[in-house]
Amino acid sequence: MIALSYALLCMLARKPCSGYELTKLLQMFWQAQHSQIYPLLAKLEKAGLVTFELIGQTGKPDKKLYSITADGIAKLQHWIRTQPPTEQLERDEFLIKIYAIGLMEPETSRALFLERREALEIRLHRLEGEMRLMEEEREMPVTDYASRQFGRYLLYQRRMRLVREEIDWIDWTLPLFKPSAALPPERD
Amino acid sequence: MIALSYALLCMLARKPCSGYELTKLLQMFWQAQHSQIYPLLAKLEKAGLVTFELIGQTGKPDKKLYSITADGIAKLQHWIRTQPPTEQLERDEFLIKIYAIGLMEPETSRALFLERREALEIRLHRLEGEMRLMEEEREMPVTDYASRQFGRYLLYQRRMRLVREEIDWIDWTLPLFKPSAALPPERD
DNA sequence: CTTGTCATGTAACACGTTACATGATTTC
DNA sequence: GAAATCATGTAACGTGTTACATGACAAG
Repeated sequence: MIALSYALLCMLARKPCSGYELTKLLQMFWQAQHSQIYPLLAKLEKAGLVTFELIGQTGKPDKKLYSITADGIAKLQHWIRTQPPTEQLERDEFLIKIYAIGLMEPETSRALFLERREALEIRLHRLEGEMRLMEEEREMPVTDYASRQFGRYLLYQRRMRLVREEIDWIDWTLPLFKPSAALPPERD
Repeated sequence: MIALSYALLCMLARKPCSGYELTKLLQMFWQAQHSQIYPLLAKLEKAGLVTFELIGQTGKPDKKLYSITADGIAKLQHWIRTQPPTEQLERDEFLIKIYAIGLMEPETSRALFLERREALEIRLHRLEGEMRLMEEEREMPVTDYASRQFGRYLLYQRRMRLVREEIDWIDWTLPLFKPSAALPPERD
């Protein structure tokens, strides 16, 4: 039972999903490829933590709709309660580039940041759209602890805040790239 | 040449380091174990991108002080200029727990968030301390593009902002865990 | 006297990515 | 007609982690 197993269980705790759907939904907070997810779902099924129903479709391939079992929920709750906090892992190649930003000409640096900013802006709009959808399909306010969307809502909030924070950081850095600040010939 | 290679090169572009030191410094933005770093440094050395000098020490084991070569700098600059933006990877088990937070009693959830908040508070203080050190060992303002610390400064700023942002997010969520909001017996 | 730091390295294993494989339907 | 979407799966490979190995010195 690796962390990804619990990620799958907690998605299924909200609603039944196919492996394909899980792969897409998971991108938001635990990136994994379908080649990792399909075998894991089969394993969880053998362990009795999820079940699936084969759904025949026309025009599209058939799919397996996975649901979490009572055992699965119990296992997930136990993990949430007992799993000690682990270090969060972040690997962002952009940060590598930033560390060495002094090696580049100010104009190159500026372009790098602006490119990043545009990508973030796009992601923010997409998130805002998904947030609106979430609020429309609600049966009660998503801010309500009892709502089935509550956890998902907190996560989307966090995602949006993270993106906004990075945009703010970029806007804070940009004035530091003055065209006047040329690369000095010797910096030691 | 994987991303970690460039991470090592950009650390060495700031100053010569031992593998041991690199392992510690890298924790800030690209987690890797020494068992991955030592063999990679040997590989970079064979490729002529870094060189090392053996430093004999008394009371401590000898160390290899690695420095970046002109070829290494060129390779790094080329990578920064041409490497297309890649998706950033984040894996945080806490986020999995949050997604399924509705399965837990409000008091358990509250405790989980408060525990996280404390850990963040500690990290923030540590970061502030390191930031102060950075500003003391400066030969010119760290906010200056020409400063050798400039990239590192931007990164530390980002780290601190990220931690503060998460603390703010937690403070925003906490009032939503009203003790009155009990787990409903049936939620679909 | 046990734990932590400094310091480097290798071996075994687990995890994760890329590529291979298939195929109907819709959109550009 | 090419590319994207839906949908599942396996094989090969590469990356990354844990564990093994060593050893002096300092601090609690």
